[in-house]
Amino acid sequence: MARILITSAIPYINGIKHLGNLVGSQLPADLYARYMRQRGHEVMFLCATDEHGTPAELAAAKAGKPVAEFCAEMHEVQAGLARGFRLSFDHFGRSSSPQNHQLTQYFAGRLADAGLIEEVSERQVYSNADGRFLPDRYIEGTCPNCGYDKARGDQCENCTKQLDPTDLIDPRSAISGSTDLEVCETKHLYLRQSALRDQLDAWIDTKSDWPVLTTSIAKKWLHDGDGLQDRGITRDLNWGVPVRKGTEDWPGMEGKVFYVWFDAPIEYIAAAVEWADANGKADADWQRWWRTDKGADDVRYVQFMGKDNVPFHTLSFPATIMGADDNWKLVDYIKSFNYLNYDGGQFSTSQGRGIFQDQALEILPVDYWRWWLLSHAPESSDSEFTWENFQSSVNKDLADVLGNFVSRITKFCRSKFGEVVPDAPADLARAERDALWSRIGPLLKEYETQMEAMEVRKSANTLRAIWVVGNEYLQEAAPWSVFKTDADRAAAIVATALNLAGLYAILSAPFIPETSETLGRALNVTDFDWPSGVDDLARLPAGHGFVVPDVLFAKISDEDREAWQERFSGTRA
RNA sequence: GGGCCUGUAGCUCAAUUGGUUAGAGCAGAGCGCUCAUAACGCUUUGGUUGCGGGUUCAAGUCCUGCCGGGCCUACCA
Repeated sequence: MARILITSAIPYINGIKHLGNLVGSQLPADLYARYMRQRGHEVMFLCATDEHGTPAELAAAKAGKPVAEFCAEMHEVQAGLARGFRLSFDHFGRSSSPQNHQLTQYFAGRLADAGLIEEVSERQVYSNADGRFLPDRYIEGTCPNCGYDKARGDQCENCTKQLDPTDLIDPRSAISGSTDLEVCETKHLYLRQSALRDQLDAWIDTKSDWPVLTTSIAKKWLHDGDGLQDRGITRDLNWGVPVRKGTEDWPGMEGKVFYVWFDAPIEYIAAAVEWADANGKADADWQRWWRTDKGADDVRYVQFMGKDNVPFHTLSFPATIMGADDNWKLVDYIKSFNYLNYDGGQFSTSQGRGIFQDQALEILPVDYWRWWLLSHAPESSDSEFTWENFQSSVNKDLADVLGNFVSRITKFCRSKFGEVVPDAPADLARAERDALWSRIGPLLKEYETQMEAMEVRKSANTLRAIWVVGNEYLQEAAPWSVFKTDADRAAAIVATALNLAGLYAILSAPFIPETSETLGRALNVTDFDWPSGVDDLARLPAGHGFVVPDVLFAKISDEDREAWQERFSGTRA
């Protein structure tokens, strides 16, 4: 039995996430976690909300709420949606937790002791009307290059020229529109990532099995121009982890907080501490996942994320871990994803474009979404959601192939033998099992290999091929005609096919957990242990009772599809 | 501007990393079946691999030039 630590990129707190966010990290992480648990491995699957930063403060202000209250509410909303999507986190934490405050301050202290923190004085734009320093992006003005009047302080969207906020003509706050801006001197802490460049570079070089998407981004940052740059890890904000050096004050840094990208990955660790605290566990129980000197040396740590998160997970966070030099566990494998597009454009939280998690669950059962999203995961390139594709995939794969197979075998059995697994002579039953396993066995091996390699789309294809075998088998064995002349052999066929349906409940659970439960309940499958051989086609013995389940997947009609297409064509109110 | 990724059948994607005749699913066509959610099974039609050069015994795969799509570019997170 292996021990596997799994984290998903932590979703930002400022609103309800869309399906693109889900498919790029949490959903494939959940697929992997569920599979590994079912294979009998010990899994710790952690996620959290990412709660700090300027956008959280602005979203709270817009909602007319104190930021702590806003975040607490949004955390509950996101936790509810995570349950709705059946994300099987061992703990869903909060980056604003006391545990993360303490750990973040601890890491900063360790880094300072190692000489990896530098104090830098810099000039930043302060908005008197907003009462806050403005990040470059939150300053708008006229581009000195092209004259575009909505250029941002970091870059002009119109002519793509990189800008400095002081370049802008007639600068104003993007938050309030106020032009009452001034440039102030302020002091910040920088993490000297440049000092760790060679160590990071050597470490990345050992990761030849990582996706190109992941390593190429890391290499670019390491080698482009002057190489890896130092990074500011503090901000002038009210909401965040107060800057402290371990448990001590940090002179000169009063009133400042750590930058959200410094504390957010540390929350991966803090989530484990929160898990221990919430479940009455000892420190040793979380440390055995995170401290290589306390039992984590045999842990395999896998991270899931969208491609935009890669630099922070390949460089900044490892720099924090390495720099702290205190036996913390480094990531072993990073699985990164491209983006899911929506009907020819991007999903966009800020523009309300696409389908959001709450809306998705409102219109259809969770497994429709899980199946489509996972079987179309944007692994090799960006992928595209269209309603036509969604409708035909779901109707064909789930309703026609899997749902209909379950329906035909359970109903046929009920009409001829009643709602029990029929009794058949042992030799006939054995022959049916052998014949069927010769087709299932190789596909199962392929499925296992792909799941272990986190080949999400391929795994879905193979699972579908395993479902198809059910229909092929019934067609060839034709128990409805055999029954007329040889009831014993028909019984053997039906018993075998019912067992196959039982296996489907088990094998499909990582992808469609809700339906797997429904199917398992209908067939009275109590043992979800992973199958390994032909004898697993006899787990439901003669006389084992079941009920014919309701239709597992109702089809999506053209009318529904058109209505949703229309409803989700614009932007969210 | 720079870096990286990408372009394969009407659609969504494969192709063991340079190796036989480029494969699946959906959609289309034909046949079969009647247990089943008008479902299922079998057979089958679709490709000058974006375009032009080049390297090689051999190129979807490597090099090069165009054309198109995307991401990142360090103070959004």
